[in-house]
Amino acid sequence: MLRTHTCGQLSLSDKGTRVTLSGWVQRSRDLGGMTFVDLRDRYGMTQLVFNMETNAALCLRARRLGREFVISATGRVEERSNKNPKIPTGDIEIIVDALEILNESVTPPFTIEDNTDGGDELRMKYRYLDLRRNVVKNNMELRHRMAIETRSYFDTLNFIEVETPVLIKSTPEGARDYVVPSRVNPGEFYALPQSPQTFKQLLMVAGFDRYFQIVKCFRDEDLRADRQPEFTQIDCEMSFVTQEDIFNTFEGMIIHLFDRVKGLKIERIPRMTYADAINNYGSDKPDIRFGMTFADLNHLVKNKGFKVFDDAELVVGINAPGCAEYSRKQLDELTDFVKKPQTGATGLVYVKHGADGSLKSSVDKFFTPDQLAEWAAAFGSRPGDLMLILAGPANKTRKALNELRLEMGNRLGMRNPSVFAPLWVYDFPLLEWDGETQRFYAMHHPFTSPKPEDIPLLDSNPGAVRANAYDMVINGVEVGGGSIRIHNKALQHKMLKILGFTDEEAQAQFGFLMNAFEFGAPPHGGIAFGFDRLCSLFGGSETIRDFIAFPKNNAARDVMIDSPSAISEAQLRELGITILPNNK
RNA sequence: GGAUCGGUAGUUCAGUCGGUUAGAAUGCCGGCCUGUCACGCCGGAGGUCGCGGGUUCGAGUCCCGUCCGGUCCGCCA
Repeated sequence: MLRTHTCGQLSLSDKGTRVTLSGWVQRSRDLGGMTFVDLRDRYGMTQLVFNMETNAALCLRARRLGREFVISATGRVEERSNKNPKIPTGDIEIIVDALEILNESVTPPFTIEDNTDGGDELRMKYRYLDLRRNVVKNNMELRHRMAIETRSYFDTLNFIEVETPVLIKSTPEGARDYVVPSRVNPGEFYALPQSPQTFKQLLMVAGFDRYFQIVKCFRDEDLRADRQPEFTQIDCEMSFVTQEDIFNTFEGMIIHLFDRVKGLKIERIPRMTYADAINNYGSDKPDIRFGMTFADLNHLVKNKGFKVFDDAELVVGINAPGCAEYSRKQLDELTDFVKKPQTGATGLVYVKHGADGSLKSSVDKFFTPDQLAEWAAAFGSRPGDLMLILAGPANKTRKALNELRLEMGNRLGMRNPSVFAPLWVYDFPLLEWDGETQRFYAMHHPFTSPKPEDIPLLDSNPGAVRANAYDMVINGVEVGGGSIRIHNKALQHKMLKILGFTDEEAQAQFGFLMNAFEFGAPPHGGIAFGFDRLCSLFGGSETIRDFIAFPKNNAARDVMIDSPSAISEAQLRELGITILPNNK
């Protein structure tokens, strides 16, 4: 037998028992007369003892064990004379009488420890070694727990998990598809799903009124710390529901996960319209762990001789509590921050609200103390605070102020990763105008239904139509999004037309869906959660890579297996594919 | 497509204004040590300073290009 117990389970109550443990050599300590070996497996660590006096031959063999050797050791559980309170098995040790080396190991390129000396690149190349480390292993266990609890929640509510195909059809809308050539159908391609969207809607037509799936999705777009080319969604759809039913069912899921996985009780999840999110936070995914909401100053600052404000479409600011004593250097840092190309503001105006109630601004030349006092009132600013104001085009300025608000939140320690503030954002616009291509794009996707009261606007003012669409946001991270769908062929057809599809294109791309709508499609809606993001959020990390067993790097490459890679001439010929020369 | 930070020993990093033989820690190898658990002590090996070009009497250091990695913007219905 290779093992009778794991390395994490023995304690004083097992004293005297003869056991066999198998695992990896974490470290050995050769003291001359005796040698200690820390044996590690997925469950913990147990100390093995070898003694020159009692068994010299075995002790000499133990001295030769290197890091990460795989061994099996048999012996008696004994109480330690020097206990180690730092590990769960620290009260006992194994007096080994038989040792088998199951496999040797070369010296690993980095230490297999919680605080490893390995950098990211190396850890990704040797991910199977990285996964031996507790931190990464714990993330995988968290992910497993999240998946189990998700399935258990949906199962109790009569949801059915159905697998949808991975080889599907490429569509022009939305993200770029990963495509797969078909040998059997030369010159034709499948696409990997960006989401199982149309299939889950067809499942609704099929009468599976409560569906979910934990499913891989694929998008051939550039990566980020929170974006991978293949990622996992909790994909959900329900029939005969209103938006209110969706909110209740799926905030129930989030509440269940916080309770069962984190032991956190959350009563209900607040809601905010898209318009309020944009006006008060400059973002459709506001972090509501802290305040510092926007104050619009347009009505107070115009025509006072300050050209920057007079020319601006929007003058808007935030009040940073307790920052009145910021130094020149700190204010310059903030100015540089908002002027970065990525943030895009042209300058930063500040007003220091002194502890004595005085108001000192960078624009004192243009505004009287009384006028500054009006600003302070608009901000709800109190003595000791610092008002930070940006001006410019409305959208761009709100976006920049959102960045500044988050930066101030970080500086003031208001974004504690162990505090969770979930939020529903709803009433998104249905369409987004793109100036470059001179057409509307679906903000969510083309199957999203407009709010019934806004349907008349579809012809007169499409940009003003609101959708029955909603996102779930936690701590400023978009973790899920969905909508009540269109279930009527005529409306779906009209929607595609607004998006610039000809009748023929609409029929070719989405005819299968619209045809299905003719056969008694029930009203339906749903949501999809980013499972990787949810896991990283629960794990207190901003990068989802830590929660994916074998992630891809910044350039969408797997550095461990070195993919993607070229394929052989023979394979290309069989698929009828020619690679064009790279014209750089 | 763009911005920005980084690449020096197996690993993580330092390396000043361009100037002698490129350092530290850790890991690795050898020796000593009977209660260690980041064991300790003594000794040793280990370098294409990412790559290519340029400036200079002289380049890890400055310049140009390029490759690789991280973060962000665009993009992500």
